Order: sequence, then structure tokens, then C-alpha cells
Amino acid sequence: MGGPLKMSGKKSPNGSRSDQEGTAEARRGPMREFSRSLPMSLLRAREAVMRQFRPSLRNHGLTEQQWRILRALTAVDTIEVTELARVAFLLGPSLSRILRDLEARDLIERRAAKADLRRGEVSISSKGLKLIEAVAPTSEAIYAEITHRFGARKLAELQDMLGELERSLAAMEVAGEGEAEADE
Amino acid sequence: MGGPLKMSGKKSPNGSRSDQEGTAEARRGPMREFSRSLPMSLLRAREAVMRQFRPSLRNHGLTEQQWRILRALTAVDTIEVTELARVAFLLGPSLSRILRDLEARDLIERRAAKADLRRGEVSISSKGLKLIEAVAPTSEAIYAEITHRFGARKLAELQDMLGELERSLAAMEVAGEGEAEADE
DNA sequence: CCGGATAACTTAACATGTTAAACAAATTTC
DNA sequence: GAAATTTGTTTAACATGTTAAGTTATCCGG
Repeated sequence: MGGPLKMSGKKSPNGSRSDQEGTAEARRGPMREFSRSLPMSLLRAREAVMRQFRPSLRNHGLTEQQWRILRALTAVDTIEVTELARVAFLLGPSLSRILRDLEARDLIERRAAKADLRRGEVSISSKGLKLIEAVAPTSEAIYAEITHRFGARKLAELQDMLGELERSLAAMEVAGEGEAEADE
Repeated sequence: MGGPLKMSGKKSPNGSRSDQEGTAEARRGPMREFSRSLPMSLLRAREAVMRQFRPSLRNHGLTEQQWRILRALTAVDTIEVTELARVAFLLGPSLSRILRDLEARDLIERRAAKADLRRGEVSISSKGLKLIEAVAPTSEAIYAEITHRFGARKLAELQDMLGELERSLAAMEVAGEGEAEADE
């Protein structure tokens, strides 16, 4: 498989464009607009940061999300699944799958809560703790390098703004919940 | 669920924690540290923003990434797959899958480049263009509302900082490429 | 008690992220 | 110029994001 493209004999699409047939790079007017949108800016910035951490985590057999979970667990004795989802910023289904995997690898332990059997209480195992301790130095070094390159002052300022952005949108109503958002 | 396990002694990393088994919310000391890391701040901020757009896109049968692709295509006549991956900030494999889907839905068209049969040239179809035009008003209204809530001035400042962060890390060597990152 | 509503997960299903490998066309080397 | 290498794209395989549905345990009104 993997053959060449389908090369069906279609021709010039979008009849609403009255350009010449200049190369795409020749006129990227509105493209810049798109590329500078807030979601794209945030995405690229985050990727630039995570790009630094992923190889190290990978060398220790951890994904970013698995690391987030273990990291969160080091800060508490035990924590309920829902709370863990909140602090590690993961959706329930993702967390459920990852916990299953981490438990199979003996990096975490969990039991049912005595008072409410629906709730699961999770904690890091000693093996998980050792893993964290093995990864932490590199992670902290990378974080320090990032701080140094960007500037500690500016980093704090950036994080303040990000927090403020979050708060600005926290109360914002989400549009288009029903069906069509124009009218219906 | 996981049966009862050994739960060895408290492993609180900062030794000064001698709580009973109070709820996790009761004492979130070091957790805040983790929660305030740069990657988490960026992730939460981006999620807060995208949360506003997703329902509207979903009502039009589009995911965020599909929207990014169509949006990028409206700015050009045709574009090569690699270039499209760059501007829409998607990895090749993701883009490949999504293009297959968008083509099947007749939202885009593609053909092989005359000069280099390896390259695929992609363009938006008139149907795709119509879809964009149907979604755009809502998206722009949401973006305007975000700008209003957060402040246009601050928004521009935030984006400047995000761009600067990107540039700061662009030249940073990625550690731990080989095997262990200590020495190799 | 009991049966319906609610809550806390978990599964399912589909789309994307991520890395490695496969493939075919183009380019370079010998 | 054919073999070896490189380049552009796709496939494969596994992990996560995202929404909906399923499960089991609690709660709650009668």
C-alpha cells in the first residue's frame, strides 16, 4: 500500500479566489493572522517547553502524563481519583487507563475507600518514588535552564498572566451547547 | 479494583508532614508547586481558551485540528503537506490521517505535484470553504469576547511573551537523546 | 426497606499525539 | 546510470484526549 496520491484529475478549487497562480508562500497575508491566534501561541509555547522534557522522561519509560501523576502523588499521602484528575489536569477516562498501567507496573498502589466503596484511593509506591527521584534531577536542571534562558522575572510574569487569563475565562459561558449556535 | 496493599510508612518527601488521614484538600502544600509549573500553566490556559471554541466546532462536525487545517487552507491557494503541517502545527502522521478524512468528506482536494510526485498539494474545496464561512462568525465572536474579557493590551503582551519564550528555547539543546542523560 | 436518582469511576469508541518503520520518488555516489 | 542515500508522505503501534454509555455503590424520598 502506501502508493502515491490519488491524482484524480480535479482542477483548481475554490472559485472565490481571484489570485494569479503564485506560489503559496508568495502571499501569506491572512495566514499570519491564523498563526498568531491565542490558541496557536499557547500550543507552540507549550510544545517548545515540553520538547525539552520528553526525551528525559522517555529514557525513564514515562510519558508526560504518567510523570504528572507520579509527581502529583509525591505531594500527598493518598488521594482520591477525582482529586487526582483535578490536580494532574487529566480527564477521568485518561486517568483511569493510566492508573491501570501504573498499577500494573507497581509504580502506584490503590485501594477502595472504607467509607465509600465507589472511591479509589491512590498513592505512590516505593518503586514509584525511586523512579521519581531518578528523574527529578534532570527535570529540575532542564527547568532551571529554561528559567535562565527566558529570565526568572519574565517567567513569573508570564505565569501570572496565564493565571489571569484562566480566571478571565473561568466564568465565561460556553456558546453553542445545544445544536446550532446561531438560532434553532 | 486493587486489593489491599502494603502501604509502607509515610513517604512524605518533605518529611514535615504528620497528618492523619485527612482529606487531600486539607493540606496541599507542595502540590501547589507542581500545579504552578510552566507546562501546567500553559496547559491550563490553553484548555481554558479551547473550552470556549470546542462546542461550536463540534456543532459543525469539526475537531480543533480539522478546523486548524481548513483555516490554514483558506489563506492559500494550494499548499504542500509538509508546509501545511508546519503552519497548522501538526505532526505528519496526524495530518496524514486527518487529510484522508477531510478528503473523504470532500472538504479538501489534493493532487500530486507535477515536479515532484512525492509531494502532495492540498487545497480547500468549495464545500470546505462554505463550512469555514459557517463557523467563522461564531469563532470570531468568541475570540472577541476573550479579547474583551482579558484585555486587548494584555493579550498582545501575553502573545509577545509566548513568542519570546519560544525563541528562547528554540536553540536549546535537547538533553537525554541517546540513552541515559547523565553520561553516554 | 425499596426503587429511582445521583455519584464515582470505568469502558467503549473514535480522533489525535508520538515515535518508529515502511515506501516510493528524487538525489547523490561511485 | 544503477546502487545507495535522502526526502516526502503514509502506516503501524501504542498512549492520550474527548464524549457517551455502562457499572457499581450511595443517597433519598416514600
